[in-house]
Formats: sequence, C-alpha cells, structure tokens
Amino acid sequence: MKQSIPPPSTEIAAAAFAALGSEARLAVLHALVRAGPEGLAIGDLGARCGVAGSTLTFHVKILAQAGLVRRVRDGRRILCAADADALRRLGDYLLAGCCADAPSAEKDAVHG
Amino acid sequence: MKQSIPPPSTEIAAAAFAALGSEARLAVLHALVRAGPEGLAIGDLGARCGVAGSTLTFHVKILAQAGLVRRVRDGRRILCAADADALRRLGDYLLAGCCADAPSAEKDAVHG
DNA sequence: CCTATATTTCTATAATTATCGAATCATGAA
DNA sequence: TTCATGATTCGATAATTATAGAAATATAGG
Repeated sequence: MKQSIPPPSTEIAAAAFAALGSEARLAVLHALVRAGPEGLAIGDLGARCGVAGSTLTFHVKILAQAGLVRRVRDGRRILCAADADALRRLGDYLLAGCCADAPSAEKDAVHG
Repeated sequence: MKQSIPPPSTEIAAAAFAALGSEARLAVLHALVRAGPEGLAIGDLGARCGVAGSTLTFHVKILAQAGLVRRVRDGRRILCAADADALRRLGDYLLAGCCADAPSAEKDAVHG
C-alpha cells in the first residue's frame, strides 16, 4: 500500500533536480545507489569518480542539502548513502497531476 | 509487462535533470504535464508562469533538447506537450541498479 | 501587399556553478 | 603529544546559465 506523501514545493523539487543535473553528481549518486544502504566513504567515491577531494565534498554537500544523500561519520571517514525514499518521491513528482487540466481526456491518466 | 528500455547515458540523464533543475522550467513542465497530450502554446505558458516570451522560448528549448517536451506548429502558435514516456524513464533512472554493488544485501532490491 | 499575432534570434548583463590547490580541522593510533 | 589519514573550508578562476528588451521571422487574414 502506497502511503500519501506531501508533494515537495516546486522550489525544493527544482533544487533536487538541479542537484542531479551534473554528470559528476549523477555519477556519485549512481555509485551510492549501487552501493546500497551501507554507502561509501568520500574517499572511495573520489577513487571511483576521479575528482579531487574538495570537489567531492562540494558535490556531496549539494546532494545532501537536496535530501538525496545522507552522511554519517564513521571514525575518520564520512559514509554517504543514497536516500531511496527521497529518490522514489522525486521520480513520482515528474508525472504528478498528469492530465489534471486536460480539457476532455480522462483525469489522472498517464498519457503516452 | 514492462518493456526493456536502454538506459540513458550519464551525460544524457544529467542534461535531462539539469533541464528540470530550474523553478521556471519545472513550472513550465508541470503545466504541460497537467495539460495532458494536447499541450499548451508558448503564449499560454507565458501567461501562466509570468515570464517574457523570449525567456519561455529559452526554457522550452532546453526542455525539448532534453527530450522531455515535444513541439509542433499549429498555425501561428507552437504547441508544447510533455513526453510522458521520457519522464517515466527518467524517474526509473534514479534507482536503476540499486544495490548492485552492495556487499551482502539482496541484489536489485530497493533499499529503504 | 499590409496588418496583427505568435515565436524566435540577437545582444547584453547579472548571477550562479564547477573546479582544484593550499591550508585547516577532526579523528584515531602510537 | 605527535603523526597519519580523511574530510572540509577558503580563495581564486573559468565556465555556464537565466533573464528580458529589441529586432527579426513566420503565419493567417483582409
């Protein structure tokens, strides 16, 4: 059963999409999604994506501020993990309200 | 049955997300999704979103180049409509390959 | 052809974003 | 405390993006 989740404001959704709108960050997120709930440390991400540590910090912070990635300290490392629920919500946002304003079509259908 | 669709490259997906990463464009897209398959003309979009015509052309072009919106001429107007399939694919992209690299968890599950 | 309407192109400008090295901070170990 | 490691902050720079007015283009109608 699908629970009802408040729709994010346009502002928040746009920030989340903007966070994904960079090849570097999308690569980071994809690595985290593939890594699953245990996540990866910043350093591991840097090794996989080939960018400087300070750049990684920059990108991960943007993903975290957008609510798509969570960070927890583990010793001297920071473990990052993708927030699967947030990603699902964001995906659902894309077609939310589909056809609600359509003049003659059936409402809430997903048009093709 | 869900048909298998080739995953977009990181580059293409990032461009699509970047296209959505603007409040103005997200408002445009949302209006088009709500309008359904018949779509809306540039001028109608301008009226709803309160931006100048040249700015609308700019944003709609970015959405179209990202493959999220289609444009067809109708007399002296340009009708724009959201591409629901593209939006679905983009939503699916977010959790694609989920947990594939996880060390001990079940594969392809959506972690929470 | 002339006019009106709808959209696009051109141009300029303001604002934001991405990148990385160097220095700094935080943690754990000897 | 000293050292090593992992991450962040700072500062500078290059590149991209958003915005809109003015001029140009496209279409329809008289």
